[in-house]
Amino acid sequence: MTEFNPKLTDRIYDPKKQDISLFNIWQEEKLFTFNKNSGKKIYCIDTPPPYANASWHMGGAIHYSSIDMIARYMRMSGHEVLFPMCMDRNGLPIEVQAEKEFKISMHDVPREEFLIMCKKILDRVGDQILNICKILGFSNNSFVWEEVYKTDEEQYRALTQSTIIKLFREERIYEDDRPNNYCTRCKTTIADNEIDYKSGSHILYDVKFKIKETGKELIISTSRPELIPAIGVIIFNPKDDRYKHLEGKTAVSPIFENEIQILTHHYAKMDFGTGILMVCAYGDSSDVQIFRELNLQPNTVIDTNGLINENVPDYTGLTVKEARKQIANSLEVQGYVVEKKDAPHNFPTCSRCKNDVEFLSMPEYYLKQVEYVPTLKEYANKMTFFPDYMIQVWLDWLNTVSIDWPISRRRYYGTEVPVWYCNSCRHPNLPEPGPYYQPWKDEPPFDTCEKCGSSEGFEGDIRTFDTWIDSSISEIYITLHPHNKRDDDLFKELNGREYLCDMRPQGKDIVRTWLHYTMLRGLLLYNKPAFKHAWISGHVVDRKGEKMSKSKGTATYPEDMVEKYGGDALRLYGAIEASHGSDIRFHEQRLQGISKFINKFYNVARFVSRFPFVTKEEIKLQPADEWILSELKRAHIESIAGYEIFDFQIPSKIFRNFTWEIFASHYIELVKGRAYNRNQDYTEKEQKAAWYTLHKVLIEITKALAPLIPFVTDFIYRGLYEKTIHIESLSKPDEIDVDEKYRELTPILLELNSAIWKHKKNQKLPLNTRIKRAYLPKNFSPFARDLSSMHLIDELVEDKEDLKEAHKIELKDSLFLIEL
RNA sequence: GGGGCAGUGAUCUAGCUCGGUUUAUGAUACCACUCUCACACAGUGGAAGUCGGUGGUUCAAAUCCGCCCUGCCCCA
Repeated sequence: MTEFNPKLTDRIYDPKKQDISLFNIWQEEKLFTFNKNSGKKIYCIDTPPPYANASWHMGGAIHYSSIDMIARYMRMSGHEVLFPMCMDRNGLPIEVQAEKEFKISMHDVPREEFLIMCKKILDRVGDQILNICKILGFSNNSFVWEEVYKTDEEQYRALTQSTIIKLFREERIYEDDRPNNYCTRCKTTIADNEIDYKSGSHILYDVKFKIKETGKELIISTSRPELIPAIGVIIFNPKDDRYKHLEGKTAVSPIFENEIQILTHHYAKMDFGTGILMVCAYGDSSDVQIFRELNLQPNTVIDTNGLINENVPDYTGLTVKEARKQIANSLEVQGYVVEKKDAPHNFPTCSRCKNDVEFLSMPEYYLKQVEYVPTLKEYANKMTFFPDYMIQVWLDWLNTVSIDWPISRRRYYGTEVPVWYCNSCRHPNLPEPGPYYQPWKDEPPFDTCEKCGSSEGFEGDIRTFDTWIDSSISEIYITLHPHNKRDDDLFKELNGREYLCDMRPQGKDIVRTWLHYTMLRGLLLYNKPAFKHAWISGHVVDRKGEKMSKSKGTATYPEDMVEKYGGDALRLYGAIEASHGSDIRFHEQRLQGISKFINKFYNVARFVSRFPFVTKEEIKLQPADEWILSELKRAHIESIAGYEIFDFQIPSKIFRNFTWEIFASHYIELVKGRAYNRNQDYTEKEQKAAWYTLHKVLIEITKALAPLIPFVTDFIYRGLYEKTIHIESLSKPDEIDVDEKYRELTPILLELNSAIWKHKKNQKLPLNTRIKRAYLPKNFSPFARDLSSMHLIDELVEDKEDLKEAHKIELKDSLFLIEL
């Protein structure tokens, strides 16, 4: 008798033993290296450069796993995939991290030294992230550190500057003086998301103003009397009848005696203070908004050092707090204060130094975007969003864009603004695009001012750009510098298309930034959409649905989970847990459940590995074989449909169910007897048909799962067929050539098997109890022999009457009788 | 305050576009029994929800409409 020893010997798949060695083999074999000359259609994925200030929690791991599935699917559907590995290293978070770790303030150390501190952290965290990429089996083109592109490397920043110089020259960038959040201690403009709100209380003064036209008094509540000289307008709510008679009148401020217009504005809350309030340059963000809305000229009173400026002569040079104290005091002494009381307040503070944030007008550079909104809307409709409803997130944003993009920052770790100002006329001089410029330390690349001809020297701009200025050309960088090798030919070829890059995968929270700005830059630089596809994913949150947070202890780390369950399990969990676009609530228990499927699948393969691989010519397919092949075909078609919209929940669920509940539980049980053929009950062709079908189905399952769980699928494929699964192509649905006539029997077949198991169970009999004789309803006759062998039926009878002591097993629309 | 998304057994999820064919799908966990020749990281069986709340449309609603509540994301 033939011994059917499995080619896969281990009883379980041990990811700890196999995963990393498989990953190393992939690297040695250079399986995923980008080869532009392969002749295949190129598909470019604009990998989101992970921000390298802190390693990933589950969110990063699962997000990037899904992106890897996009790459693997496209590769297996016949594309040459450009899928770089990269690191985002510019911007504020790394500066904050460096200040924290080295216990310094950015302004207290030389700029050069500070940059080195940042780099140290970036390199360390970058390694940690790359390690996670490896244990999760990512298929990026290269993990060689030199080929991993970094947004702070010289040629990246040089490209950023070149594109900016071009935009400067086209007058799409201009300088303007507008209010921004400003930290007077850190000496920089800061973004809204760099503000922490600190709750506390402040004193609310009810101050007497005079109405010019009537001479009557008006009481206004304010917590910031030092801003009285900076009032731009006084407002009350349009619904507030108490002040209706004041609309259009003029108020006169106490002490400073400025005349101020009184208007209605919905922002004024009737129940706050006296319901009528002063709008100053600038007390808070709504002041800024109202100034902008009403187009008021600001009379600012605070300078960049946080001191009162020369616009308020008697108080010039005082700190804001000191001025507030003195002015409040004068008001009280002169009898202008009607009442003062404590009131709760949320103070905006700098997230880094906790100093109060002021709103100051600073000259900053702006990139035009408002006038391009209509074109961007057209682009939105030309692109395909996955899932499709995510287009709305961007369209909503486009509808709210009302100001141009402020792009300069008073920060260190970023791409420098490549501008030198003439010492004579202050004209900004731009260098030639190409090299990387650091105006804060480099000599200017010209001797005379292009405007006034002076040769009195230049002063370099000390600012950097908003990091989105770097990020928003990533798709141009990867097609021009694939893996850090400049390739103008490839760039030219790719940009002959109607879009710059095929795929932008990213999270839904940065649609208004990364996607929006990249589309804007693509429009400005190349006059076409940056992407054909945008794939937008949800978040990974904790089990309560809240953001994972290190400080709350709700963060989970991928290294720990991979250690326990393996890289494949974590990947598949991420794919299967939620439909594309919705958030995932991380549950370790459910991940554990997924890891069991990996092992089940491995064992299915292990069973199949007992039997030789045979060709279609050697066999005669039996009804059961045709049945499982038709189920396979159906699963395959539905799975491909899911892959085509990059929703990996669909193939995951379909093939988990097919593998476990159909193939393993029913088909394998059905053909075990035939495959072993221990008693020679079957012809060789019938036996080999079982072998053929087992392999055929296994191969298709393995291919379908390969983009999702690349380790175990490759382990199986190499073990059985001595080659890697990862350069195979997914079959076309009609390559599974089968008559689907038996597929309609699936429900009753599953029902019959279940009914027999249940009957034995109810009779308290082990499942391997033999059935002496049975009467099988006619529609099962194609499977009669395989069913007999599966359920250990000794004899099938034609006539029900032949059965003594028959047990009735009721099926939905027939009756199955057995004699034990 | 505005916009978007969501709310189905202990947990997660399908169904909802086109209301009836569902006595609501599947999974995890749970309980019981079984080590049956690929797998105890297994098998079989069981228990468990009336579909966020409320009102309406309809012969009929998880599925359509109104209002409310809750969570998340973005913006102000």
